[in-house]
Amino acid sequence: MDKSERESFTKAVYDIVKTIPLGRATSYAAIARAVGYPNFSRLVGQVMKNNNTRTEKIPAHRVVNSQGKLSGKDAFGSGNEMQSLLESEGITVINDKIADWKTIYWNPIDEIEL
DNA sequence: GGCGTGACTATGG
DNA sequence: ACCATAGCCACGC
Repeated sequence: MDKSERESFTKAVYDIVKTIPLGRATSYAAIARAVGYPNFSRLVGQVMKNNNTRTEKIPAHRVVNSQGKLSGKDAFGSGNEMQSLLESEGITVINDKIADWKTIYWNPIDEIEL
């Protein structure tokens, strides 16, 4: 995977993340699949981390791991920043895990096929 | 090229 | 539910 390919990958990921509806959330793997790179879930996480430090505007807090767990919360400011953002959007978080994950989960593929 | 690391996952104890 | 393993991919040393 060369430089330009990573760029388009990153751009595609951004587009998906910006499409996540308010009050919903998705996983790294789901995004990876949506952009056509089914085995790049770790790269999606890497992109989210980079975005966090930069001044972009994508709802990175709506991206969690396949279990609905906030595996990237430490990358957000105060330590519970990610959870606060989610709860302010109506998502309940218990023990770093999204409650009723099965219902909150939003699969980007479904939106694309529509 | 080898090796460790990380916002990942699926599977098996 | 928790821990260990084993695939996975890019990056830095």
